[in-house]
Amino acid sequence: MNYDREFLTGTVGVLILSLLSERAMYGYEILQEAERRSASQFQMKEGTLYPALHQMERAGFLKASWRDSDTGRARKYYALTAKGRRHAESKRRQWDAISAAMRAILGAEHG
Amino acid sequence: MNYDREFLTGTVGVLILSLLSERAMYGYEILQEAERRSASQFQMKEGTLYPALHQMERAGFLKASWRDSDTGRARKYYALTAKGRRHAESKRRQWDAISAAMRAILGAEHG
DNA sequence: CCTATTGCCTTGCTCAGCAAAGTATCATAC
DNA sequence: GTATGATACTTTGCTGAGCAAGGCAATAGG
Repeated sequence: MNYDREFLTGTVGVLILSLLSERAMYGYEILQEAERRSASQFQMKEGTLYPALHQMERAGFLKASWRDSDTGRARKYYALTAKGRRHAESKRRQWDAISAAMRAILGAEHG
Repeated sequence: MNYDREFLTGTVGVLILSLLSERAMYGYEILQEAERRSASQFQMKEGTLYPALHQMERAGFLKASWRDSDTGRARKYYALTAKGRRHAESKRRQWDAISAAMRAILGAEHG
């Protein structure tokens, strides 16, 4: 199923922050992990992810560090800062509330 | 709780279509109904709703008709067309899938 | 009479996400 | 030896959703 892209607005942020709450990851890994866990429903675009990471780093939510992988290629890992962790929790709570409110409104017809 | 507006992108469409799936409503009524059902979590703005209604009407999803209320003030009622009904179901399915995918990705940490 | 509420509408802005492209390394196959 | 595809990061320019902030008009109530 293809989503209208509009649905994704906002979700990208929570998604990144939530994944990084578990462990530090590099960009490409985030793309794959999101796709894997959602059974390919989400296919975040690079032009969406990388600028978002940079912006969150500028905002002080993330700290980046280069590490070499075993294959020799360099990877840029992103880890949550303390500030970022608080922000992640806040965003997560917002998402939960939003989807609960949506259920309350839509639920009347279906289930 | 205040939401970052970004979260609302896309939800507005499903919301309107879903409410109108139940019965024809006028703009102001949609605003109030959404706020009421979500326990004031959603406060859709007029500058968001009305242009959205017009756009959906142009797209052939809605049919508008003026009716006088008992107070004498005219109200513009919007009803789904057949095309709009199909569109509403599609959007609704998309939203369900999106929130399921989000649960799959986010659920790992919380519940 | 004045203010709040109902009820509709519009213009101009911001900013998220995308498309599309570029750079570079490595593995595999031919 | 070289083409192809995956890995991995980045940028520029565009579109379009939602908002802020206003305006218009009728009614109700103090």
